[in-house]
Amino acid sequence: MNEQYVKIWKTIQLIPVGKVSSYGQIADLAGLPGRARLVGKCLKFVPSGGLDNKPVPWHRVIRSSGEIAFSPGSDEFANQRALLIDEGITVKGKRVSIKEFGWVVDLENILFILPDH
DNA sequence: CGCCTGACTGAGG
DNA sequence: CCCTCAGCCAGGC
Repeated sequence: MNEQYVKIWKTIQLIPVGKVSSYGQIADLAGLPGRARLVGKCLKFVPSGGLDNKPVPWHRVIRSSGEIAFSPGSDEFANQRALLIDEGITVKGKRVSIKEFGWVVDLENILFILPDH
C-alpha cells in the first residue's frame, strides 16, 4: 500500500462535515507540498470501505477555485454534487463558495490532529 | 532519456 | 466569466 496515499486519505478524513478543501490544501497538510495532482490521482483509489473503519470523504475535495473537478454532466460530477448538497453545502452550478464553506485549519489541528510526518 | 497524461494551481489577458 | 500558459510532479511507455 502506498504510504503517501494513506497520508492523503487520513488528511481528508479530517475535513469537517459541511466543509470543503482543495487538492492543494490537502497536499500541503499531508506534508506533500506542491503535489495537488498526486491528491487527484490518489482519490481514484479511495478505499470504498473507508480507512480504519472511517469513511474517506473524498467528495469534500474540490479545486482551489471552488469548482467540482469532474466535468459537469458526468455521473461522477452529479454524484459528488449530490453528496455535498446532502451535507448542507450550497453548490451553485459547479461551484462552491470557498469563503463560506472552505475548511480553515486552526492551530489546534496543526499541532495535535494532523498525522505525523 | 524524452514525451505525454492527469479529479491541479496561480497569474494574466 | 472565459481562456491561455507556465509550472507542477508521479507514472507509464
